[in-house]
Amino acid sequence: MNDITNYKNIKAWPFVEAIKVLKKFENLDKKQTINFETGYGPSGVPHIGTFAEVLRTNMVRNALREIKSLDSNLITFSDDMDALKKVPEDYPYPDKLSKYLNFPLSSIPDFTEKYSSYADKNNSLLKEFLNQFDFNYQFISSTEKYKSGSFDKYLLKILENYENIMNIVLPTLRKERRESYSPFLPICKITGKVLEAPITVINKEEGLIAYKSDNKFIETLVTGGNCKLQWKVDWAMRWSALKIDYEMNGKDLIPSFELSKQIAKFIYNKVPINMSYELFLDQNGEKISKSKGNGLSIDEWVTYGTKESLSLFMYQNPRRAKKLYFDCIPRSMDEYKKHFHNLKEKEQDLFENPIWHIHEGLLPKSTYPIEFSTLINLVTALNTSDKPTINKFCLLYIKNNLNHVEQNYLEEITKLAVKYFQNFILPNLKKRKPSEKEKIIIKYLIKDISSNQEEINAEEYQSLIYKYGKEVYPDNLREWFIALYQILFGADNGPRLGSLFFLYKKDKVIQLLQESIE
RNA sequence: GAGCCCGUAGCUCAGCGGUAGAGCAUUCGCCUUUUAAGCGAGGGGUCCUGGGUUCGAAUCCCAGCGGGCUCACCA
Repeated sequence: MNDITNYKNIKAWPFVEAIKVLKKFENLDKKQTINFETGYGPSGVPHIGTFAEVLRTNMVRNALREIKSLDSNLITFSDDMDALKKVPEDYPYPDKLSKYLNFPLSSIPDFTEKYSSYADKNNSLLKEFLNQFDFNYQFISSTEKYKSGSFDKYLLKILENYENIMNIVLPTLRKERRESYSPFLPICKITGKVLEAPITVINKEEGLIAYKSDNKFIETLVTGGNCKLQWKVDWAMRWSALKIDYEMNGKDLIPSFELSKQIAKFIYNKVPINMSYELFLDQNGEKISKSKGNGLSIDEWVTYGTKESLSLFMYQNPRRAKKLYFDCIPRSMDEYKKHFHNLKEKEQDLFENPIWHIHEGLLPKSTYPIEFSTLINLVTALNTSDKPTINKFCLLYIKNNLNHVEQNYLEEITKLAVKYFQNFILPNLKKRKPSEKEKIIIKYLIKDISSNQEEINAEEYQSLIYKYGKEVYPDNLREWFIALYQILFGADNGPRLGSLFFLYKKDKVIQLLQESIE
């Protein structure tokens, strides 16, 4: 255990967490697997918060692996037997889905007919996201566990301690809810719905209870998937059943964690090491939620930023409330590059550098050769989605030859910058029509350019523009250039036109000018 | 009511025991036959307040003052 001491001064939170785990298992010398759990409710498409939880939990796992060679396991538990409470606002078939309210998510059909159930669809989406990031995880379906009988032993234990558990939970509930509360939610044998109804214990040893439906008492087993647990009890049960050693949760679940901890005392008393993180807020400091459409989704982030930049954002200060909105993306992209640079400068900070955590210790040799915000400025100034043009300007700017890997990185982030430009800059640009006078001048310009047999160089282009500009704006050439930017791009400024035209080459320049006067 | 977080440059934030930082904004200079997306330099801060610990506190502890979020239905 001496090896912990080498790591205990590391301030990076994944190491601090990993050391919490190791301290707890200090006295166990036998070989053992450390289980990390993350929970997911597949009532809708995966939320960026769910994703953050998996990512961060995985970072703790990496840090642990670095300190000590132990087997570990990252469990992604999907609570897919949970009842559908309401139809998500963005769901494409609300009428069809609304017929399945209170059914277990895993027993609702998928109306897109691509998946075996509603839950399976959302589970698959989650797995897709996680696979994109190459996580190594074990997906567990709640429904499968309940139905296979894996949870039976624990369900019987809960029934055995039924009164004890009721005594813990009831004082935390309001009067009305106390009447209907039960740790066991029977799956109705007639309707198939998850019932929130009081139960009567019939036989603890056999696992028999009874619930009331249509004024009749119906007996059922708590085992074999005939009942599901109410979620706080469910959570506590999982800790024992899946031997969970570590789990983090949002701060909204702190009271629930405390309660589940109490409940766990009556289910083999397994309680994981826990960390709570702050929730993400939108630009105005409000909680992000899908129904409001504020904040960002995973898809939106990876449209405009790299996966690494998203990981970096998630890594930073999980205990601090962070605003998650659009501007975070370019900022995070630039920060990634900065941290990468720091890593190469001072190696002793390896474990405190986010890059180590983002890449699970397998450090890349290089990264993109230009700051993302600079690239966006460049694309905005160039006013084009044409990647070869952007690439050429980047090379002019970088003043260095790029190796093959850097060139690939540049192409990757150029795609992102172009998307950003097309969706946020371009729609706000309005090209204006040239005045009659300007039209005539542009025609002269076209004629002059096309009369050249050979390609024209940047300086010659600049001179041509200058020459004709003097005819319309003899006193203030600046206005001529502004006019050209407005007519050609819909902006008040841009790159040096001579250089741009040279990169575009004659045919494209003529086409551009021609279009502006039509 | 309880819990969690925040208060550092005009704005957004990083730093979290050892000379107060970044980006944007601002000011000035340079380059370019226009503008700059460029380069360089500068200005700007009782690090919310008051105690304590320490040789030393923006940083740790306590108390207060502001601001925000979450929970007390469901998950």
